[in-house]
Amino acid sequence: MEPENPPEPSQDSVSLLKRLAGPSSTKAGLTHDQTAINRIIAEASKGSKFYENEKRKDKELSERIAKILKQRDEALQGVDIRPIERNTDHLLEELESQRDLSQIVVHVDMDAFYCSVELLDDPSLQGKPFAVGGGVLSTASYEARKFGARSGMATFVAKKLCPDLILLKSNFERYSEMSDKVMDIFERYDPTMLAAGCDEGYLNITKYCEEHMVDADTCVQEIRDTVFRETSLTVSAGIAPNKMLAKICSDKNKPNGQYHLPFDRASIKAFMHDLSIRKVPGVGRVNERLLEALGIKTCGDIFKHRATLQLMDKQFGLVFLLRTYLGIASNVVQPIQREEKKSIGAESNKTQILRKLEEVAGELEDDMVRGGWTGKTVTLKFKLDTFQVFTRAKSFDRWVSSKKEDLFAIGKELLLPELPLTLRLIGLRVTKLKDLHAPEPLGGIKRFFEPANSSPRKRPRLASNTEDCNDEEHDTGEDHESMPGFYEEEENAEGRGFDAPDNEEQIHISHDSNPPHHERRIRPPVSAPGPSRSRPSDSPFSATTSKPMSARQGDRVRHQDCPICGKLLETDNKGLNAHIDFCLSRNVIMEAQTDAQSTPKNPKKSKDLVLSWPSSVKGKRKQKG
Amino acid sequence: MEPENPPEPSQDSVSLLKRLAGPSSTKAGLTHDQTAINRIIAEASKGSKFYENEKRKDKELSERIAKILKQRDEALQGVDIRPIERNTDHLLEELESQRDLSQIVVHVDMDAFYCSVELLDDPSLQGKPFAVGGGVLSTASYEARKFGARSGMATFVAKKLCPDLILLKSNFERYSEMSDKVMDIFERYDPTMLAAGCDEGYLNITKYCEEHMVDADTCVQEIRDTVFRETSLTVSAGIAPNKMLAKICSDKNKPNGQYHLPFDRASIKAFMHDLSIRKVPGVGRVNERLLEALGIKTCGDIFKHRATLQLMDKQFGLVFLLRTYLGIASNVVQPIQREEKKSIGAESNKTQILRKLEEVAGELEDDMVRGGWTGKTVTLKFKLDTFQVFTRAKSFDRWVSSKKEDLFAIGKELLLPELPLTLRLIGLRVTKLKDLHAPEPLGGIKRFFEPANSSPRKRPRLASNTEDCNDEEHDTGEDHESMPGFYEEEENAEGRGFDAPDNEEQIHISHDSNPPHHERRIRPPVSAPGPSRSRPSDSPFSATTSKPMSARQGDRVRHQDCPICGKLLETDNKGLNAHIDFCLSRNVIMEAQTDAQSTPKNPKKSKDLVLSWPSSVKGKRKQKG
DNA sequence: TACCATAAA
DNA sequence: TACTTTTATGGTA
DNA sequence: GAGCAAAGC
DNA sequence: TACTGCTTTGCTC
Ligand SMILES: Nc1ncnc2c1ncn2[C@H]1C[C@H](O)[C@@H](COP(=O)(O)OP(=O)(O)OP(=O)(O)O)O1
Ligand SMILES: Nc1ncnc2c1ncn2[C@H]1C[C@H](O)[C@@H](COP(=O)(O)OP(=O)(O)OP(=O)(O)O)O1
Ligand SMILES: [Mg+2]
Ligand SMILES: [Mg+2]
Ligand SMILES: [Mg+2]
Ligand SMILES: [Mg+2]
Repeated sequence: MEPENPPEPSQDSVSLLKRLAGPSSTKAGLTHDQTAINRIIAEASKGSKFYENEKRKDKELSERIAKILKQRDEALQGVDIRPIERNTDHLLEELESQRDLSQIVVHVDMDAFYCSVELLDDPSLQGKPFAVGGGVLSTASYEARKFGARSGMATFVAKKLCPDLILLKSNFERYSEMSDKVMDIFERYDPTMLAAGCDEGYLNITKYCEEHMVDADTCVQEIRDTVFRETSLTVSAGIAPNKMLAKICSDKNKPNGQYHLPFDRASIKAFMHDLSIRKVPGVGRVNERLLEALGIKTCGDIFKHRATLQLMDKQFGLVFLLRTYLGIASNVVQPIQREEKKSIGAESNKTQILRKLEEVAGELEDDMVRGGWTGKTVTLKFKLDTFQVFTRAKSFDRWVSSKKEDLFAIGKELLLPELPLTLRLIGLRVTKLKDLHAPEPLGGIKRFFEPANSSPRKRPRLASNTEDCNDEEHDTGEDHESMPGFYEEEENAEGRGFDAPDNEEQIHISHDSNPPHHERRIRPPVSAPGPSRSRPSDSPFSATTSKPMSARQGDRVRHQDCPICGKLLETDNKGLNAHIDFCLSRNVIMEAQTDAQSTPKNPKKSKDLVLSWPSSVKGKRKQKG
Repeated sequence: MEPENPPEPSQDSVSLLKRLAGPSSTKAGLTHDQTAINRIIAEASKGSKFYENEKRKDKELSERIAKILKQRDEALQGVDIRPIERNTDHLLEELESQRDLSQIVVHVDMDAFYCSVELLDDPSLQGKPFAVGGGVLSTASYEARKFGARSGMATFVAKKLCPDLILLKSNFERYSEMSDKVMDIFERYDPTMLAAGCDEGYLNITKYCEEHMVDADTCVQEIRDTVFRETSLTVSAGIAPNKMLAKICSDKNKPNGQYHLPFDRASIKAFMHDLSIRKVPGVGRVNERLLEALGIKTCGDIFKHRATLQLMDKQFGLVFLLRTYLGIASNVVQPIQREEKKSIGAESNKTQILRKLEEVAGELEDDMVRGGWTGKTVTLKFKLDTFQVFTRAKSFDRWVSSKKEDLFAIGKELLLPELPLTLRLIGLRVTKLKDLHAPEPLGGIKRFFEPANSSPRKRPRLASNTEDCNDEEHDTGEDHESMPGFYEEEENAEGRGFDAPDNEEQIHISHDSNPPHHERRIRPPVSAPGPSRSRPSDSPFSATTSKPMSARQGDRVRHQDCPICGKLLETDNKGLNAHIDFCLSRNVIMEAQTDAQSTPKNPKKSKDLVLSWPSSVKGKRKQKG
């Protein structure tokens, strides 16, 4: 802990050291001072291809930062910052005016989930440092975390940090089973809960508390007690007025604790003031570094640099950051709206390319058939021995069949022109999905034989790091009798009954060159991203495959208020973001502010008047004529 | 001419006076001092609903300007303008470096076209003030223009200005005929000419001049001589290195003259310096006023206010204006790329609503059948007695039939919920067109009986202002035997042969309220906009209908260079504009400049390397590894 | 649409 | 010796 | 996709 | 007494 290793300071830059620590270096249960651990991690990796790749990425990021700083200096050149800050302050006022403290949102998250489940099955692990995973840890017990072991860390590195670490193989069926149990309990307290991952979810307990005459703390304690009583698993929870805060709070007293953020403006601002920006969902390690370069480490720093952020809105997403500074975010808690899974895929490492490609095609077939999915585009993903990742995709105007041979053929088509390559991973993914299990629109008479598993619940998979542990239950490929290479078209069905003769594959494969960097601006994740699960229609675990879990993101709402002008937008997030740009560019802030004075709240109206009448005509005439 | 009308200055603001003068107040042949004329025009209109509407629009525009000025002042508040100007200057250098003086572009435009054709048929009109039109003038002879009469002016106003004005009804067949003749002549000098309107076009005569060993002036003189010899019509021309300049120049020596702008940077800059911004194609009366409010009246003023424009890029389209300042624009001359007409419609004034709606449905049927078009969306347009214009549209997933009854029914459906209304005009338009004459993709065996007129040439219509002159040749509606309400689907044909049962019209009619103002930024018109015609596949005149002409816009190219970073973009204008925003936002200007020093020209490359190989993989590995 | 980067469990 | 898997989103060409 | 503003002939 | 008809584009929701 003292500065006594000056001879070999291993030359690594601070940023690289941090980068090598991995993306989950902010997990609960870790030691406060990570510098010693980080040095060991770096030492262990040094010289490997992985290390070189991280170095490259670090360099690229540093260059990107340099560019941004140059741009900032350019923009600030001789500019009087005061009026800009005043402008931002107006915007802050407007945002503040939309704070909603009326809903009690809870984020619940199981403690060291996989490990805790393993502990149930082998109580002798109690108190020992252990972890679940293969070559890489899925998660680690809190004892192991004390040594620095954590999700995503290479096992051999973890062993260096913690020589006594016990490594367990994963049992996804068990995790899935327990996940279901826990989710069912959560659901009792909020039937519209949002399952945001295999081991976590958001609950709006406002109604429950009212109806049962209990306060939030009691209610949450009861939830956690119930979970423990019925499953012997511990869960932590955060209580706050919105999802972002609740999620941050659930981490605060981990493990097996809960934290209730006071529901008033002052407490929230105080809470945010010293909170690391990295804790905010949506800010990962890249954006953490970008913001740090501007001098922003805590959420409180956002305010200090608001002028810079205003000028650099394109890069940094001003509105998101200001709302974060205020501790304002979505408090909508509802299950996934659009019943659409977006993609399904399979990957495999240690590849001998074509052999492995065929394998993943097989796995993908299993998952597609089992889940009842088909899709329109197939994406090949491959990671070079240098750890660089690439994708190659092909879209069809038909639903691709889930037959292993067809998937393999498509994959090959995508892969062959790239050869020769030395790969360390290869994967296939199908997107533009269609749910074959969904109640078909009563189209043709259609298959009486469902592909398999006619359960109405879709059962996506868990993310596994089982690295070649061939425990798939020997697919005795039998019953499914799909079409040659494609399913039949079911949408836009109309017109001729025979095959159109213009079928020469108007299909395009493109080869974009790697664009430099894209300086995305930071945007709030629609909900907590990551392998999430949605309720009640879905379970995140594959029922049969020994593979980990799939993702589903929340807040897929149809309409939301613009945080700036307050207007009710009927659009998705993309549209909302475009609209926010528009508002900002028009400086609607100013107007909104004056508006806000005359009409303190609830800027929506007129919609009723608009309904069945030429709104414009009537409105204009009445107002002006 | 002296200031001697102080008693009744008619209280109109200057802007309103100018607005009442109409959009074509900058035409050639008009007196220099228009103030007296403008006063008469205003006098004549005063008190009418038209006048009130113009006043309203003027007020709205004034408010919009006030807002923008406020925004400008906000943005300039205490800002040091110098670094911004330096930045803009870099951008100007980059833009300048892309100037291309190698192509000789000519814009040819018939003089007082409709009038000149009338003159052929009635030589007694020679030297007299006359015009073509109905209640509104389509165009006026140069004699009439001396009095202030011009396109778009109400006839009764023109009569006030010029009591002896002779008014002629339009003869579109004649104009069409002469248009074809003239275009054929133009085509001899550039087979890839771009017909940009019924009486004008762009020619690239570089090749012709080389091959025939003539200079541009001689060549253009020859063109004009030929036109006059073969048609007795006079044509004016502009010779310049790009389309924008050529178009401006063709107006310079109108009528019956030509102007050759010297092909060097200095001359061009001098030419631009005092040129009214209003002469620039794409800048109409609204943007003229907006720019004027910033102090920009001439193209030279753009430079003076470049810092402001940089800050207000969103409103004003910095790049377009800077290029304009430099006199740089597209020099691509080629006929329309995508063989797609975009819409077809019919309107009629003095409406008794449903009666008239039925009439326009009939006219539309004629035009659709004659032209061989069908489409997917139908738009109803109506103008209130207050001159406010509204549209109501409905889209289908099938091709709408062109039968009068069907069009009428759709129109009624759109109109009825709006009633009661007092209208002064009603119209129907079909968009998302499909060309029934085009060689069908050999789909089903399909109709042997083409709807009518199996000519391979599409013959859209001219814009008429014939206001109820019932000279339609009594539609003896006979032969076409189309489907109930729709044509059969021909695209995406696949799947079941019987009608899908889920056919409950998933069609949406929406009622947006009138959004306030949209502050579009100024952008270059892809070519000269307006009722244009494309060659060689199309004639702009309806062969049979006594109606005026249809439009087609040019420069619909597949790929173009980004004027900032120089990259070759494979995208349409929309994409290009988005990319320009991106470039600007990233301040690529700076880099581009340094780039330009190392690679003076031709920034495109690498594309060849990218082709069949994982560009990214290879490239990165070679460069970095 | 294709491809990449970022984020998350 | 050795550094995951799965899903989602947003931005650009 | 729907609606509107702007531009041009 | 009385102020066009037609087409395209770009932008927002
Ligand atoms: N990077 C990863 N790769 C694979 N699986 C992961 C990864 N991160 C998390 N998981 C799996 C294993 C975890 O037990 C489970 C839940 O994740 P998470 O809630 O973030 O951590 P945790 O539940 O293990 O510990 P904590 O107590 O911090 O919540 O998801
Ligand atoms: N506003 C309008 N409404 C209807 N038709 C128009 C309108 N403007 C122009 N036209 C028709 C009539 C014109 O003769 C023809 C060509 O337009 P244009 O070239 O702009 O003017 P022009 O040829 O009549 O005179 P000029 O000598 O100025 O070119 O298009
Ligand atoms: Mg957890
Ligand atoms: Mg979790
Ligand atoms: Mg003309
Ligand atoms: Mg013309």
